[in-house]
Order: sequence, then structure tokens, then C-alpha cells
Amino acid sequence: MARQKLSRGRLLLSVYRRLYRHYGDRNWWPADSPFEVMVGAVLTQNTAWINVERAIANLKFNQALDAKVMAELPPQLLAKWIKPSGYFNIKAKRLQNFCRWYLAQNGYRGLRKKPTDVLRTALLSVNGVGPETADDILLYAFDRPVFVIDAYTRRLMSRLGILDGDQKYESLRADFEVALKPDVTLFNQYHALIVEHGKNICRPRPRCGDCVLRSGCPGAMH
DNA sequence: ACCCAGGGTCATA
DNA sequence: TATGACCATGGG
Repeated sequence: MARQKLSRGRLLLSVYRRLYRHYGDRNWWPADSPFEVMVGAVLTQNTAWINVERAIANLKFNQALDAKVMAELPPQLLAKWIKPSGYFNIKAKRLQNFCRWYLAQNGYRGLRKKPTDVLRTALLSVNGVGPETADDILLYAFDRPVFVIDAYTRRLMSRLGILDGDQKYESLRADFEVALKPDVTLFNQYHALIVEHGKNICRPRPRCGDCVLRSGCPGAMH
């Protein structure tokens, strides 16, 4: 008999439940303030998080985790402090671009009043803030129901046969946001769980034997 | 020694 | 629209 075809929403929820049952609450984003989330979102671009932690620790040690301070810092000094996170010259420039824009928008108090689509467009207008960085900020700093797409998400959903990982960013994001109810807590946990699973199991070379999604992942996972 | 990591911009065809 | 070059440290 033919197996019933599940809707994408049900598939995505099923994957979510398995990940949650296995990994539990991820408690994201690891940061002490919304502004720290934003800085981390820029620093973690194509970079392992452990190195971002070192960079942020340096900023805190030098009392520079502040928009006004960071915006007025000599670029090479900022670059020196964020060095462990890689791409330090271009990231120093991006952070200063962002901080000047942030201050001009009256910081968090000013930005939080904007509707999500307006805020998203505004974030994307900052040089150095692309779609994933903007969505990290929207979800984890402003608590907006935006689903973050990253390399882990593409790889996992592609291997599960649920989504085509080669789609463009906006198309993939729309697929998630249409299939799932807009729920900040769900989106927050889901993305964090995908990253956790991606770091441990769903690697470029998959470690199929340990995969908690075994029973739900045909093909490429095995 | 090689590959990868919680991407984005810019030049080119 | 769609590739490719470039950015650069640190861990496995």
C-alpha cells in the first residue's frame, strides 16, 4: 500500500520534535544583551562560534561592547580585538557600519517600534548585513518570527528530502514560514537545534550511525 | 596538509 | 541571474 504523503508542515514538525527530544532546550542566542546578539551575528559570518566567543570576550575586556564606543574606535584597534574571529579587517568595518546605523536609528528603543518587514529591509540596507545576519538579529535580538536559513539548514533538509537546499535564501525561508505557524519560540529553538545537530552529526561527511533522525531520513543520511 | 566554520560584497559575463 | 575571488583565524 502507498504510504500517506505528509505535508511539509508535518514533516518539519516531526523533525523538530525528534531534535528537541534528543537535544532539549538550546537556550539561544548565547548573549547577555540584544546588542551582543547583533555583534555576534556579524562576527560569526562564515566563522566557528568558539572564535567569536574569544572576540566578544576581548571586546568586553576592553569595555568596547557598546555601539558608541565601537563606532568611534580606530578601525585597526577594533580589528585587533576581534582578530580571533577571522576576516578582522572587513568585520571591523562592518561592525562600525552597523553601529553608526544603529545609533542613527536611536538604538534598540527606536528599532523595536518598527514592523518586522520594515526592520528587515532596514537591516539589509547596512553594508555587511546580509539575509542570514539580518534574520539572526530579527529572531534572536528582536523576537520576531523569522526563520533563519543557514548552511546547516540547507544540508539537513536537503538530505531529508524535505526541501531543495539549492533554492535561494528567500525562497527557502518562505517555505519554512508558510509550512509552520509563526512562533518565535519554535523558530528560536528549531534553528538552534539544527545548528547543534549540524555541528555533531549532520556534517559534510555525515555520521549516519549516530543520527537521531535515522528513522526519518532516507537516502543521503545513510 | 587539508577541510571546514552559525556569510557577504563586489566584479565580471 | 549566476558564478568566482576575496576576506583570515583556529580546530579537527
